[in-house]
Amino acid sequence: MPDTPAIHGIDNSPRGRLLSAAAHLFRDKGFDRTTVRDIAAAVGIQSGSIFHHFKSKEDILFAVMEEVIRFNTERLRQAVAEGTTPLEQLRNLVRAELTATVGDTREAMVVMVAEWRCLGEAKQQEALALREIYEQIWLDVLGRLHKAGAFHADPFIMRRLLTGMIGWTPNWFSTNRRLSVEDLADLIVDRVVGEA
Amino acid sequence: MPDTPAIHGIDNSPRGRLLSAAAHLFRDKGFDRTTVRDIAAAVGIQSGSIFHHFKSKEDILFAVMEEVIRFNTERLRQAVAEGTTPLEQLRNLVRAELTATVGDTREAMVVMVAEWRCLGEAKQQEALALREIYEQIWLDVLGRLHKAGAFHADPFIMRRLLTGMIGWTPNWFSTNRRLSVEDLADLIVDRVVGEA
DNA sequence: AGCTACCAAGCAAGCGCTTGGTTTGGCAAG
DNA sequence: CTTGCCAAACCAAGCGCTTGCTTGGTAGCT
Repeated sequence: MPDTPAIHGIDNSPRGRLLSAAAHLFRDKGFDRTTVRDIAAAVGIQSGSIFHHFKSKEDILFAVMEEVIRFNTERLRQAVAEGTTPLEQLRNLVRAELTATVGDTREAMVVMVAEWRCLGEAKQQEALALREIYEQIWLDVLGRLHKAGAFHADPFIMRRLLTGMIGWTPNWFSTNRRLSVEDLADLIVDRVVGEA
Repeated sequence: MPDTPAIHGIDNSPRGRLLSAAAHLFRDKGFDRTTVRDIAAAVGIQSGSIFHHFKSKEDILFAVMEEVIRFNTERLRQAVAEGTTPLEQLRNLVRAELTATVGDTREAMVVMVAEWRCLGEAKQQEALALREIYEQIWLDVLGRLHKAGAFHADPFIMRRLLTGMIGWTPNWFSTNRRLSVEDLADLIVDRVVGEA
């Protein structure tokens, strides 16, 4: 009966434990190379028993994504609320997304971008709707900064560059190094507002 | 007998046509969801005939990656050679990698980052050696710029941020829009040398 | 003759998922 | 305190299909 560390924002009901285990496996081996037998073994049950909690393997993937988007959307909202100036809000947003990406929801975040196409068309649309709410928070803050003259590139494109910079961090950033999340966040903010 | 458009740097021998077709399919559906029957059908042969050209499906993936790294490493070399100042060299590098990423080797480049873990340990090491040569070209130019005081962040970290920004572009950049590759390159260069 | 490129057929393994039945914990009636 | 009951959670077995790859043989060019 192995035990996978839980992912922030996911409870430890039988269902929640399955989700955490699945997220870890999906991150490590990819969705397609992870079998329902793998997931079952990770929580110590038989493979068939999984289908009392989810009606398909794809449903598990969707559930992982849904949980992590919802949880981190709320985190972004708080990040904005806790900032008084647009610049401070941007810094909070970068820190929040970095924490999500290399911190407590790391596995699920990686899975979300890497295994997006493993979702069927319908579920992809459903997840996209959630993502758009998430993205709008970014665009609002970047739009305000742009209007204030903090940078003059297109806010949409700036968000795409930020998505790339932050989204790539799981491939190189390590928590136990000299560079802290806060310092990295400052470094990324400087890419926007122009301190070389 | 369908015909997939060729990828720059890959010849049109039977082997080369297989590689181009495979790269397209890997990009569209992922390595695992692409069957050898799919690849065979794309060039109009039987699935078993593939194994006269490659000894395994994984070998096809590796060949795609090897070709694209070699081709684009040469492209980076030319980009550096054609620049007279470090800043000009950086701009040429960004343009070159952008062209590779959203241009003539787009499919193969996307496959390289997305399907990396589908390679076995041995081939992963082999591909990594090629990538390190590629990366060194970047680090040389960034190191020179850093020494000249054009930016004061760590060159290694700057390269990682650049990898993220450029590597994400296939997910949003479209060639037939108002934003050209050259303009986008300038925008990205500004993220390094600090014009907001 | 020999080489490259290919076909036709199929095997063994692994896959997602189904099925029918069993265990478990909680809870209210007697 | 016992008993009867139910739903949630799970097991054991395996079905039907797809997969990567093998095999033995052929066509055509040099």
